[in-house]
Amino acid sequence: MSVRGSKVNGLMVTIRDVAKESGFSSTTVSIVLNNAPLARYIPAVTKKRIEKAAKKLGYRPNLFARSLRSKRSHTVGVMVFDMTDPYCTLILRGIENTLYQASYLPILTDVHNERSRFERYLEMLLDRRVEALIVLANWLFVDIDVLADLEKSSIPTAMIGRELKTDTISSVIVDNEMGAYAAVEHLHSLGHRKIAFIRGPKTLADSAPRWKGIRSFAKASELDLDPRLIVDLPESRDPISSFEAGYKLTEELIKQKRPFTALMAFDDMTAFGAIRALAKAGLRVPEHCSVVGFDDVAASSLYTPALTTVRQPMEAMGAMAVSIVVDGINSVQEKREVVAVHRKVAPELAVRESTRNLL
Amino acid sequence: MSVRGSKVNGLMVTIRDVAKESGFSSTTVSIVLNNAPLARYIPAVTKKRIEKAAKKLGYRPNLFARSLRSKRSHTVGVMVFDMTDPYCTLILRGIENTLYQASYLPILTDVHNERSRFERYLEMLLDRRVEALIVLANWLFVDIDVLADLEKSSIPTAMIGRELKTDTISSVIVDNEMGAYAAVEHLHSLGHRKIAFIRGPKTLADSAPRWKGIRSFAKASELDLDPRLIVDLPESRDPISSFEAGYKLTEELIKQKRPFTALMAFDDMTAFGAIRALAKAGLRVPEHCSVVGFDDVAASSLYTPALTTVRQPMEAMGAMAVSIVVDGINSVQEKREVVAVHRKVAPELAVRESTRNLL
DNA sequence: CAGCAGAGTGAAACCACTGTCAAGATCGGC
DNA sequence: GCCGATCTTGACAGTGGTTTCACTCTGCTG
Repeated sequence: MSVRGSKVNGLMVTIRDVAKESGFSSTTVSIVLNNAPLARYIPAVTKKRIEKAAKKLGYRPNLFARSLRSKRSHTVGVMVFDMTDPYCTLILRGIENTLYQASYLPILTDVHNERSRFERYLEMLLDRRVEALIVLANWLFVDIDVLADLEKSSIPTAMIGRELKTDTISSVIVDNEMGAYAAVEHLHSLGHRKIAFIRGPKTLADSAPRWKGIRSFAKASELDLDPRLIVDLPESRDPISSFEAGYKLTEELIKQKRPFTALMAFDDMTAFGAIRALAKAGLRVPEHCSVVGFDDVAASSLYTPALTTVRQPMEAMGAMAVSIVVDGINSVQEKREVVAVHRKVAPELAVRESTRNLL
Repeated sequence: MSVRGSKVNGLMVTIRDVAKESGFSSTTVSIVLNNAPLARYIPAVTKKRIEKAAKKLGYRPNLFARSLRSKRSHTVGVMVFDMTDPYCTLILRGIENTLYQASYLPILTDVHNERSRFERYLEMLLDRRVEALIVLANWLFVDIDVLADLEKSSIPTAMIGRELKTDTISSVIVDNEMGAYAAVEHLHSLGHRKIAFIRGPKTLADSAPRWKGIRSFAKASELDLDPRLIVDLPESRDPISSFEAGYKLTEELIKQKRPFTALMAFDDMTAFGAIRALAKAGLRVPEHCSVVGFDDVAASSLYTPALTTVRQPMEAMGAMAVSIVVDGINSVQEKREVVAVHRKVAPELAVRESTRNLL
């Protein structure tokens, strides 16, 4: 292994040291080591000598200096609104992995759903000249201001989990409508007709399209949507709270004595809460009631029963956001215009153990 | 709000622009805006004028230039060995939050448990002159090499989740022995005497001390440890796999027909697998068998039944690692010697629904 | 009234690298 | 032996800060 960071008595070795060692000027060294255009004129012997000297000294270019000159940081800012939301994990993995392949490094910030924190972090990231921004807008009321702040930043920006129509900020979202449609369809195909629904909070962007998908299936198949079996999650800034809300709402649904054989939850967390409530009431899943979630967070397949849910291709979505902004960076570099792109990816129904045929 | 990034026709405003605007030299501007020692000689009027000019132009210092001079990046490298491990999430949150308070920014890297990736990332981080390193060694066979690489880096480094005796790398771990002790003690106090154990893989550092804690309790209370009820997780680099292994091993334990009334799993993932296997065999938790895990990952409290487990104070551990390395950075800055510290934090038993009295 | 301390400020060096530009060397062709 | 083209290389300027050092100017002491 190369003698990493080999320093001469604590000092870093600079390009000048390599120049001295190799007998050429630092200009030539720079040209050779960066394989700059001019390098094609430099004879192989010279290159060899310089490379040997560089290796011998363990030379590593100082990225501060390089960045100062080139105005590039090779860094991308990632803003998450709440990292503890299990929804984030796989997306972050997708982001990380794709950035790695493109040789960018992520600076991760967690906004804790606080506006002040958002502003401070945004400032910090821009001060560091991140070349792009990826915003993971999970479980969030994105106000107009946030978007405006982001637009002002004038670097390629992609938002995951929030549909946008801007032409400055790209977006990657799942097709909520299609997912919800598929989920009810699944329940319907299993014979369920009395289905309870826990809808998302109205302030959450995902809520409406998911409900639309359900309504659209209901209409197409003449499924009756009983308004007394439809409840809404309260607004909250905390994704974990949807577990508790799911629990409480399901308790109330049960107490109502209005029978249902299946329950469709807004997301997996809510579904977990619902399952808990059903269990408390002596109702087994899926024997007495089928339950379906949305998202397919990591825990869903580990749950007992394993949760049937609508899978968001999270890793792919993260990767997609990265490739969008990397394209953006390249456009900026080549002084082409950056155009926002909006991707809506298809979810996939993951049928597991929490749903079954109505006997 | 300040006119962020206000640029004069696309160019950033530099300290010289502020100098020109205010009528002072860039030296004075620098002194004033940084409140450098010399600033005490500068009269308030001058300061006011300079500050006003800076604000008016929306001046933001170029951190590349600053870093180049000061040799500081205000950045900390965070290396995770597998981000998808739910064990990481809260620790990362703790790290992020504490770094934020100290005005450092994290660069997050996920090593995917691959040595080549580790090396490349380490190199990238050092090239960027991160001022410290926090390594989240979850579920990992840390070979000697990795440690050696880290030691060579000669920046303050803390490792979470792996006990070390080095005097160059700090460590933060949970007291595995104490945690395991508390867990068996809990089962014992509920009346359980026939307890099955799924131990961790031998190559994992946590395995031995946890088992030691169990043995030590067994000895103290004359609990009989039936070797036929003791099984080991296979070695694996994937934390999710412990779910499957937990499932399989529990299946085998059941098949053995050697009765047990409680099961202590190596970690929560394993416990989830065990619960699934028990359920498949028609055994309810906790009615027919109590189950206890270790870690208290986010999903544990959401599980049905909610999992009794040994809680690692993960957020605190992350925070602790940060304060250790920040102290280290300060020491380096003041040319004091950096001494590694080793913290072992006490876990806490979280008693929930998966364990109950033996009737 | 020389001398000196200290307040207030700026010129210039420096951090490490890249890119432009031009000069010198080499070569082929006439 | 001269000319233009093609190599090969290095001096130098520039990137945007910070810091050293020195200079000027008061005001005060001896």
